[in-house]
Amino acid sequence: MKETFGEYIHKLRTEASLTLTKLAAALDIDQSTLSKIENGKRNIPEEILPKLADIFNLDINQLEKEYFSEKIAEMIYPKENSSEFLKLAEQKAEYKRLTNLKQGKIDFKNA
Amino acid sequence: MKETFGEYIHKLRTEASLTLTKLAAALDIDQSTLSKIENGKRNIPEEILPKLADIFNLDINQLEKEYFSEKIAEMIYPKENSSEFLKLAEQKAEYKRLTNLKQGKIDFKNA
DNA sequence: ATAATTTTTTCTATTTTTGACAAAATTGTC
DNA sequence: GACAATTTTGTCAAAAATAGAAAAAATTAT
Repeated sequence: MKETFGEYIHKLRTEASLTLTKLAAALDIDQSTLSKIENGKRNIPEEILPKLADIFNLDINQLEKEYFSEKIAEMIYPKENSSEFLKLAEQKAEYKRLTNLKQGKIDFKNA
Repeated sequence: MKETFGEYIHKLRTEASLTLTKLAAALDIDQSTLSKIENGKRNIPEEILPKLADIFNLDINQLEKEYFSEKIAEMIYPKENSSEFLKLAEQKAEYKRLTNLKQGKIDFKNA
């Protein structure tokens, strides 16, 4: 059972015995914002990912995977047949990849 | 190979021999907006889905599937290992579903 | 070339999101 | 219970993103 991204951060923070104030300072955001992030009430700015990876010694790619899959989950979780959405999404992604390759305007550096 | 949602609308429109102006009027949006939608340069307002279903006699559920999977595809298509993102997303969606966590209702005490 | 259609540009208005602060609530300790 | 530390919530203005409309530019068809 996968937790949400906010819960993940919460776990990391508490296991490291950090207060919201301290971690927020390290991430350069307000502590109230961090609280809202952990509780899923605020968008997570992508810029904090590398800082999180640095502070907690995490694989940045894994973090990004958690981050984006969270956004997708947010979109599909109210749908009954979500796996159908995902299957179709994968086909469409493949299509976009191919058509954009033809036009030579894609960048896999951050993939 | 699945087309984009914009291309799908374009196909529907041209097969019905409708101009941008006419269809846009029926959808109650500007024709320049419809042009951008067909060309993937503008977000697609969810409100047009029922109108599209009505005009072209389509299954609204299928339309919604196309609509949301398009949004997901937009997010993941630059990622190389997109299927991993989707697998994780499905787990997270399941988690959200089970714990019934709507935005702003996370309670770690009971988590 | 002209006309019709489509695409792009530009501008303004509206909505949404953000960051910061302070107040309220919760938690833990004595 | 009282107290301090931590966390959560609410508010509000500023910033950013998005929408809508009109018109110019480009494309397509006759």
